[in-house]
Amino acid sequence: MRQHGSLIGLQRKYGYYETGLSTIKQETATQTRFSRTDGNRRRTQDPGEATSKAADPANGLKSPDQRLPRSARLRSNRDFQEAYAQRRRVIGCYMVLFIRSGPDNALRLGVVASRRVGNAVARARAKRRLREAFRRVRHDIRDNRDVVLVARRSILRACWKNVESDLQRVLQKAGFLPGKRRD
RNA sequence: AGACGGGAGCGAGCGGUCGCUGCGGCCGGUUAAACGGUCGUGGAGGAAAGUCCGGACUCCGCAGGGCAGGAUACCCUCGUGUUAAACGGGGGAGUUUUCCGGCAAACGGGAAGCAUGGAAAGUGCCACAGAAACAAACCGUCCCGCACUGCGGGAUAAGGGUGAAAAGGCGGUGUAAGAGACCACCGGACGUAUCCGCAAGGAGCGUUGCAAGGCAAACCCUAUCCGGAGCAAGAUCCAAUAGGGAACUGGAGGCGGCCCGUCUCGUUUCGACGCCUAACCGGCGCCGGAGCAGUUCCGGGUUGAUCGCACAAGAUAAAUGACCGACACUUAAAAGUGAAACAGAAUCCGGCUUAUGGCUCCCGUCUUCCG
RNA sequence: GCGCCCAUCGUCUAUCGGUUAGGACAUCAGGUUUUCAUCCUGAAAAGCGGGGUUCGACUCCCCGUGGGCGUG
Repeated sequence: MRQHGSLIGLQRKYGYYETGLSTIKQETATQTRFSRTDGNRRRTQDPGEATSKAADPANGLKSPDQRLPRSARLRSNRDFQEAYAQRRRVIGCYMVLFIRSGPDNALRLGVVASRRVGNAVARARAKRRLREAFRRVRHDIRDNRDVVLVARRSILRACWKNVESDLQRVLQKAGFLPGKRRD
């Protein structure tokens, strides 16, 4: 779990400090980072060998599954109504989290943006940001209860890092993520 | 050259990483699918918006006709379009407003606008003001009488005043004063075997002194057209439960008819009852009708699913995204901002309207400079 | 998505094409009261926006804006 978390943090840093990173900060997390870049390069070069990525011994387990296919989404009105009826919710700055637990739990996501958020463009944007933020943290969650995220209006003007940290804080309060994150 | 306004067009580039989704190929998987992997390929707009008009399409209704209700309304031509409905461009006619010329009116010219059939088919309305709003004498002018500067009767629509609108306008003749009463010019109305124009219409000619206004985006009349609802239309599949129909089976019960017995009182009618049994049962007859349980089938179609639904977008709590780089701008730097505005498909198509940063082009107005 | 309705003072509402757009509650000022409430008097306060028809538009017509309702 902790490995995944550090990997996310590194991934963020990786974007920001790309130029000066390669030589200096090698010592601690060298192995994973190296293998990732190596894997990426290899994938772009040779698509045929990318199928063997799962068998790569260095980072096979730690390669984050960031996918969020449609089967991992809440898709029926009944599921949403059950989530609201169970009345377990956590309120964040940019979103409200509802938890739904039932026999068909699969850590599925439902995204809601009401008309109070704005017009159709704003609602679509809010839903995309929530979906994207959840997609990035989904592989860290060991729970399997379903989740409904309701967008608040402030998410439109928020910067992306704040949205991510707000989602993490909300998930910690709900018990989906371990309490203290270290990086 | 700049600013402002209007119109038309374009409406956003490159590379990388992580993701979503449709289709196709291959591989895995499966009875077949679902599903997974990989490769290729596609993935928001000029308005997708508003829902203001239409059409395709679907279901319901439909013997024929009428009423009610609704829509449209000058002419020619071209274009888009499913050659449908509508819409747009150009030209013309008419008309309204405004500007210029004109003493003024008429008229001529320019610009802008017009949902532009009909006002002698009928009804209605035209507030206030004004004497009078479709019928008229308040002031004024003139005449006559009384009378002595006022009253009464009459003539008069030139002038004043009111109003959005008051007998077509200017000039003249004429008159008691006036008046199309009469005349010239202009205008109007009506008619047209003429001329021009495809036509709307215009010109000319003739008649008429011009008894009559406006509103039909008031009712209405004329002509043409319109059945209703809408993809949440509609079609298909269908678990469980309840209810509906049909068939079969089951056990018992019930109903009616006749007969028997008992009861009340001698008989008859009527009525009630049918002891005794673990339970049912007086006897005979009839299942005509109704109902119960079980099984099977049919019908209905709630939850849900699929189709409708897309010949290069095609979802169904609804994909088209997030991050980074290079680059550009601001800043001393750190750092920040960024492909920008309006805004995101939901059956499809055409039109209209509205919103819109930036760039390009065109038109108009104003300012500055030069000639 | 589709279909439909509405818009008038701060709020709720009237209004036959002719007004200074009426009423109630609320607000403000004055009066009454020892004071407050009640009561009395007075004031301020509105036609969703843009066009068109008309002599004249809240009213009639068109286009937009903003609300609301129904429908599986």
